[in-house]
Amino acid sequence: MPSKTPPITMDAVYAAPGYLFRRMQQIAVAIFVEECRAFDLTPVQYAALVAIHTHPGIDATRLSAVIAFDRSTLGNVIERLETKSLVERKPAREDKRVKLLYLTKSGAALLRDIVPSVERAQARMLQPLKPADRKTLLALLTQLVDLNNEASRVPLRAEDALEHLGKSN
Amino acid sequence: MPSKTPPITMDAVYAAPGYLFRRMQQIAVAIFVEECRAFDLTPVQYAALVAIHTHPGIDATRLSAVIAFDRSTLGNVIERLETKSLVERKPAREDKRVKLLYLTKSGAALLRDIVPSVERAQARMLQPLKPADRKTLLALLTQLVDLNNEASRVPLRAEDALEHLGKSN
DNA sequence: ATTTGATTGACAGTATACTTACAATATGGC
DNA sequence: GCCATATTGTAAGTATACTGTCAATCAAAT
Repeated sequence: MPSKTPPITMDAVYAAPGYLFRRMQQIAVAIFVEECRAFDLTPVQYAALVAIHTHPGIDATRLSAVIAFDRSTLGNVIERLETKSLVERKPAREDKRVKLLYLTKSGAALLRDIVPSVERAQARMLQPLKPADRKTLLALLTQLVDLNNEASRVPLRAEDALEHLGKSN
Repeated sequence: MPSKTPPITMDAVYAAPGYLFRRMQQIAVAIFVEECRAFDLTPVQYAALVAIHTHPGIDATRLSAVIAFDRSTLGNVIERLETKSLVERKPAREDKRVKLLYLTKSGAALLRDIVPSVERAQARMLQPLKPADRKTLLALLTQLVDLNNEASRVPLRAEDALEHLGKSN
């Protein structure tokens, strides 16, 4: 007789890691946007601002490696940050292809002011769990993301941020 | 003296739950698409197919509640599934606004055939963890998604799927 | 019965998140 | 110096994932 096919149910979908990751991402974005509504900033825009703050004069390609963010999408993100006058793009002298990224004064100010809201958002995401469970989940998730880094289409390359310093040194 | 501002670093971003959820979602989608390349189906399209299979004759609004998926986006998803002849939309007799959803023969066949690939993908996402850690992570994540359900802009309403049966009964 | 309010699917708009492709430019091998 | 190759930013295309709004329709209250 033919081997029995497992039943196809929604419960199987609800229990699948992929479904849970998608759901959790939806929830995380909703909470972030709600807490940071006053600043009109998305999670990705925030990550970009932090990276540019930490590495002034970084270029778009390295920025994409530092926040594990697709280069093409990042172009649009930067464009929006530029429209909001939070970020400046200056052509590099040594390499005419490259445009270097800097925070504007208002970008730096916004970043300073938004931090408490961001922290509130991050806390809210894990709020429903017991403190010990929050630590466990974060630890496992950190591990898993790190071990799966290469499986992503845009692996994180945090160390790339430093390369633009080595160029002239 | 003024209170000390916490330093703004990328390490803080890398350790934030929101960042980890986004990263894990990226990775999960990449793995799913890779494993299911032969079937040319995305995670959301798969969830929609399963829901329509489980609830034949469901309408788009209820489907969105059952897979916790925004109604507007779902319209496009269904359109793509229709273009690929995996799903049929039939106008309801009792309510002229409603279009009922059904799997086509090839939709049902594809769903049957893709299951092993989907299961491989789901397994791969957690592969790097030790078996005990996989269980722990899944349990905590299931809890957290459930407890945060209302925080999402499109809360899951699994029970909504049954309403269309009660209408005429 | 008519009006009020809710529901349904559709549309336009914004923002990720990826793909491939391309022109401009740089770099390394020769 | 020249040429093959690589890099950089950009653009077009697809697919989520949301916000609104809208017309058609339905249901319920008067």
